[in-house]
Amino acid sequence: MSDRSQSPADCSPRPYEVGRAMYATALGQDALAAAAALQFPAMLQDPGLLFNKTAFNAVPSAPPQTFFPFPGVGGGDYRASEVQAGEFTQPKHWYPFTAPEYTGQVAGATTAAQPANLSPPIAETREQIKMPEIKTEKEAADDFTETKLQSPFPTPAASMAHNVYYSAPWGSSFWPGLPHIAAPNGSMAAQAANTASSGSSPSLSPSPPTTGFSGSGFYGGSPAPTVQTGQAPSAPRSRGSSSGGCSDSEEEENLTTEELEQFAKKLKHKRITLGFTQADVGLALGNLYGKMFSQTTICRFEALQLSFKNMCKLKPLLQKWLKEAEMSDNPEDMYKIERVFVDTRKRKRRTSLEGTVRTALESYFVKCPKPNTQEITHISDDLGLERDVVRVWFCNRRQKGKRLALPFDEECAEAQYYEQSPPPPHMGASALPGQGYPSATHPSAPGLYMPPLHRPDVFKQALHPGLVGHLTS
DNA sequence: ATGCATGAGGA
DNA sequence: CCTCATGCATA
Repeated sequence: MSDRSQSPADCSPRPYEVGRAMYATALGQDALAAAAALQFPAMLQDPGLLFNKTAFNAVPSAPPQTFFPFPGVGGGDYRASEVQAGEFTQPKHWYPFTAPEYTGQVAGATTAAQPANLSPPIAETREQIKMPEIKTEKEAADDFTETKLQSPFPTPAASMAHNVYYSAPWGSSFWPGLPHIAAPNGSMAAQAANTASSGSSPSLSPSPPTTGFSGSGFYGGSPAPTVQTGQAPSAPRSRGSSSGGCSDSEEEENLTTEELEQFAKKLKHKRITLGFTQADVGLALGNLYGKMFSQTTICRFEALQLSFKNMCKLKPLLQKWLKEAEMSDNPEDMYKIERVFVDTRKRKRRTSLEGTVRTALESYFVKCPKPNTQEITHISDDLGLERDVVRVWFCNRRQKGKRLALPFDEECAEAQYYEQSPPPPHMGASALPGQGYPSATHPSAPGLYMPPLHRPDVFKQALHPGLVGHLTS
């Protein structure tokens, strides 16, 4: 209990870097557009807005924005796409844009010093992978799939997990017996792996002989029956019985928050000690058990930023990994393969909201955490953002806001949160229940982040008339 | 470490 | 539509 130190994550008090907003990439000529964008209605500074719930229907300051013909209004949207005309009219789909540099965050290949057992092997595996350019793209814009080379040195750590398409082997043979890895037979694995990459066989490392089980081969591009992880079998917040579905292996025991906390801490510690990065761990899980995770997830796990249920679900896996890692003489074996990225799906460019806009959104959120369609439209309009961006923002905001407080397992009554009470007075609520931890009850709860309502800084900023005001022209 | 996004499910 | 679990892309 001493710390769920996840620090006030959410409301990171950090002053947003207001000026920043866009990335160099997008910038260029967009600059002006961007500038223009800044001038969204000043509503946000309207103190009244914050405190009275004048819902959206009555927005005081009329949104002048009728005019932004430029694409990037809300935060510099899709960089290349600006060209296309009328995009604001349509539902917006993002188009293939230019390619990001894609440097994937290769795990810190450096951070860790590794046990120094060996290691060179691994490194080469990835560097040879080069991307064939593949299909369709006459466009070229697509190098999205890129090449990700990697560290020049043979560092063990390094890893990347792109859109890997692992065919989730969960139920397969691995599960049953993964108590000890060692699947001596993995030879085929490697090959299977590259099938995916449109034929150009990037030779991934065929698993160095040096180590034993290198190929935990699943990923066979083949069929893997769906699978996708069944979500945790047990009941949501009352994880009481584990009677659920997982067959063998783990059952998500009734973990307590503290256990999770401790485990998370231990995991992190060991991980670092052993020289692994979060990304490595994620990869290792894939190699070892067939379910790969990104650095993000591992990070969140360590920081206890996942829902309780999710934590419970992942813990067994990580625990196994940890065990293996500790035992293995050459942990490097645990993350070796990296799977090729063959996923051509394009993602919408990540929009970066400016500090001001975020602040404005926060203000709205405070007033109404769950705006309906109309309200969303209104907001998006007001801020000059796409509706979807706003919608997503709220979704994420809610998600972030959740997971925290809330009942302990003892099935005690859970909370008296009233899900938002919109119409009424002023929402004060916003403490949405939800995926939270059964943390120790209430009071001391240090770790809980973000008091939904009390966010001085938000108010503060919001109140600042000056901030946004002069942006306009 | 986090912000924004995607997608599978559930009403 | 929303919630949730996750992940890419960033900071």
